[in-house]
Amino acid sequence: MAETATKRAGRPLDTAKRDAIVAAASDAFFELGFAASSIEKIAADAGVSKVTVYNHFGDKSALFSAAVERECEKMRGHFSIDMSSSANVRDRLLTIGQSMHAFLSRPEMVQFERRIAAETADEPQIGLAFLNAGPRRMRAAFSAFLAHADTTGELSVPDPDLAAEQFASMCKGFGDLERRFGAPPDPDRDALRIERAVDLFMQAYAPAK
Amino acid sequence: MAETATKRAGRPLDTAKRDAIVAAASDAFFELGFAASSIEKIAADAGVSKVTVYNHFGDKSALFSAAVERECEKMRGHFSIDMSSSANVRDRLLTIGQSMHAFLSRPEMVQFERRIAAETADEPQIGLAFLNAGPRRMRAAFSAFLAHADTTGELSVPDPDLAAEQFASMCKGFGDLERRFGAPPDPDRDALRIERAVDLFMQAYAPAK
DNA sequence: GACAAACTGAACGCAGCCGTTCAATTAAAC
DNA sequence: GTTTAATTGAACGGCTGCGTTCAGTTTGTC
Repeated sequence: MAETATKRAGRPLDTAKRDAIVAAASDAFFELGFAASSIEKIAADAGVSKVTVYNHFGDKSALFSAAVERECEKMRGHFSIDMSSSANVRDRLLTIGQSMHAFLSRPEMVQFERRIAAETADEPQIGLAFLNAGPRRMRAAFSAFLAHADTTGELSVPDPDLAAEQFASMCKGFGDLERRFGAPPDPDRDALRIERAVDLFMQAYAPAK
Repeated sequence: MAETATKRAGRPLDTAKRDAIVAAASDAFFELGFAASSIEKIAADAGVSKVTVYNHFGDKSALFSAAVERECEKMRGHFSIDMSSSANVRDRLLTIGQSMHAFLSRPEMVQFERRIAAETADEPQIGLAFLNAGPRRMRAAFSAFLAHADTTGELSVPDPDLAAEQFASMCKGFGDLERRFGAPPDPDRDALRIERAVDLFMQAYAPAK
């Protein structure tokens, strides 16, 4: 087999055009949904002919998958937690909670989750790709942080994975639900929820003196 | 004005047909989504002609609203909590958590939430109708339970609304997310999550002796 | 420079579906 | 029995959109 078969005679596929197509597809798919998006409009927005879209992706589903992959890729970088901070655990939890909330409550993210969840009903692997790129990564990073804090004695967390879920879930609370279903934002309430989550968490997992 | 104007001459609208239409519409809309559902198939499934559907509902959006209203109506009964049980608070919390989980993790409910969230992007009032019929009612009922337990001294809950959110959110945890995005079910994990939620909650809100 | 393949613009076939119209039938109210 | 209106089945117009085809042009590789 020729190595990855990238060398062929003739004009190669234009990767800049490909990127433009996927970008336009993401805009359309996650704003309007899969069914309501049209290849013709995506091609026009990308400044490309419809035939080129089919030449690159074959059909609408493959283009959708590429758009999902692109968004998931954008997500993957966002879940690192600094293990060696000088601040105390309480303050760091507060910061982490606020960062998570800021990341998740962006309208684009809310909208993206809505669309992915809907398409998951027809194509489960779409949902799993999202889970692995986003929530599970986040839980793993935060769980590692908690395990680290356990070894240093700053916290006492017997089950870091489950504790991570508890904290993240409390930070999201009903605000997550309300955003997903179109309720107007309430930043004060969101902030309060995070503070109380830290309170409860510290009360439960502070090391026994 | 004639009282509700129900009495007119001629043949009245067939309410049984109406019900069959809405039932078929619910099946289609929440299984396939609004765009992917066709009036023709809904009419066929309801054993009714397409003209009758238009005669009852006018257009597709109105039929969708009727289907949402029907599902919300079915939800409204499910959120009562018995205030006068003899069991201790811990056991009752466990039962409540398990009931909530059983109600929310049904595949039809997961699917319904997916579709409503997606349609909320286009029609916010759809999402708000759902919020009011479901989650907010549930929070209100559980919050009232906590407030009651506070007055009897079984718990010490300064902010019942927020505490209700914390408990419900921990019970849902990541299981909610995983279900929505198509991960296979994990009943053991779900059960553990609820038990640990009760643990944390009792630790935080047990009355000071 | 020759060749191969990507790109374009336009047109096409095909399918699905919304919402309407119409004549004929059925069923309830008076 | 008469009247009023719901129901039906079929057909239609109009639109949108997927995916294909084709001739012609551009842009790379050999």
